[in-house]
Amino acid sequence: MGQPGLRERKKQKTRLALIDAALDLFLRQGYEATTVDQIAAAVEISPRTFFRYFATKEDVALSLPVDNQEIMVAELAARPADEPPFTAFAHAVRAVITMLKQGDPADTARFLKSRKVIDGTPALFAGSARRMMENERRLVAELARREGSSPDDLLPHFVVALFTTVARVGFEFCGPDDPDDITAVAARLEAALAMAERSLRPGWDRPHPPAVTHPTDGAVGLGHAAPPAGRAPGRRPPAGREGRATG
Amino acid sequence: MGQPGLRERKKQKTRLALIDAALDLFLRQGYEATTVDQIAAAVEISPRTFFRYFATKEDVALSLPVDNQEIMVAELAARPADEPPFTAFAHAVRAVITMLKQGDPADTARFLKSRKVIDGTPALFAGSARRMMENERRLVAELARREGSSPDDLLPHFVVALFTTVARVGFEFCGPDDPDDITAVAARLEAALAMAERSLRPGWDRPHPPAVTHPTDGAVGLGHAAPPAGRAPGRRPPAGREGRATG
DNA sequence: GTAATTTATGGCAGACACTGACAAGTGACA
DNA sequence: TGTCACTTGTCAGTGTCTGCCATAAATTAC
Repeated sequence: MGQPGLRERKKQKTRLALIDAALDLFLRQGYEATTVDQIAAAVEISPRTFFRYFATKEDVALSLPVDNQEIMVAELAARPADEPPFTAFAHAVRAVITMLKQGDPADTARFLKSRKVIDGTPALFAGSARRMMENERRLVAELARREGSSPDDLLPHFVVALFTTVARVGFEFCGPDDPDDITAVAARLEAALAMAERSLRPGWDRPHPPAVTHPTDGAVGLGHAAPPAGRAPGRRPPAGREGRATG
Repeated sequence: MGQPGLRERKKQKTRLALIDAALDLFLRQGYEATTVDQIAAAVEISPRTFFRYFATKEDVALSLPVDNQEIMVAELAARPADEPPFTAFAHAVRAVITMLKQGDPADTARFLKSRKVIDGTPALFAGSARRMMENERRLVAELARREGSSPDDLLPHFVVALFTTVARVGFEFCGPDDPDDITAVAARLEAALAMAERSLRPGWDRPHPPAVTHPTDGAVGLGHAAPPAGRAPGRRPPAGREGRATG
């Protein structure tokens, strides 16, 4: 029981081999110029099998950052509930960096390689942004849960969008020099967080005391003690469709 | 001279017909489920010709918002140079809304329709985000020009990213109710702008006086203030390739 | 150890987005 | 009216991605 079984191990090995081969090819000859057939050939599997590992060609390039997003969401959920939202977010991203620093160096190298490919490929950059924005729904929900507010309010959307932006500027914005180690990435992320901290008013990420609101409404004043006031169920966006690239 | 010539008028007519047909089909049967052949058939042109009007299927859905972005950039360039960056940005978006309000109602309807399609289609939402982010380069350059700073600094990137975020939340975030008129869109945009105004410290969008070295700023270099000299010429992202959807 | 069952893989055909090349039609203009 | 430039259609082809079915390998049952 200690082992995940031969079949599972084989699968993970193939998966990593595909990622490595794909990133190398993307880096060498470009993303668009690389065909799935080439990636499959490099790992000696059939093209058909490639699509059993990754739904799209894009996915193989984005799988690592997506994994990190998952980690971040998990870290966020584990933050203490009384922490201000943005602070919690900041700790959550930092946790991802820490994990990268402490984990297998091979994983870190892979991650940096994928960042390099993504930053140099508009299509992948867009895909990465889409993932982040799809994630925003979850983050908004999580934030609303923490704060006891409604996901329909503008504030949680704003807080999450702003955080996503900071993370993007920190993670994805590559300046004049390509970072070859996580330390540089971590530094840039810290710089972005510091800039946000410097730019924003204290308490901006918590609902304001009711300036001139309805007198009958039970004054949704301080912090997290606010009544849930769950209004309409909120239209579930019909887009059940997952992120398939083409029709 | 008053008329652009028959040929040109015909082209514009076809273009609008394609947009209308495409948006209707997208709205009725979904974006992914609609083929280019169907759109072309609805306007009675060959599929090949469709691609002479729009480079990708995505483009036909995004062309209107993209046009608005162009307008916004132009408006921004026309703002007085001494205006604080974020204020100038805010005026520029407002100008777009004003133009929509005052222009041809048919255009407005088309715009709202495309917004509805985009908001309900992850792939289009991503495409829209990509356009905005590609625009960020231009905005950063423009901002750096206005402020006389370097585009390599973190601050202009942060300001632009934050503004993009506000515009996105204002324009694209559809709450529980679908807006059927621009007034609602305008109101949401104003709410987002107000929220940003409320959240940010005065003067946040201008470089700080080099008075204090930040106590926590241990982070590697990155100095937004001190080293005025942009270092390396800055790698121009090789991505000469335009936004083609697939390889 | 062998048999039965589940699961991964490969090959094939096909839908769809998109492109280059060439031929034919249509507006512009002398 | 005739020439020129531009637009359009047709055709063939590439690449991504999917469904279907047969085969091989691993897991489990006997």
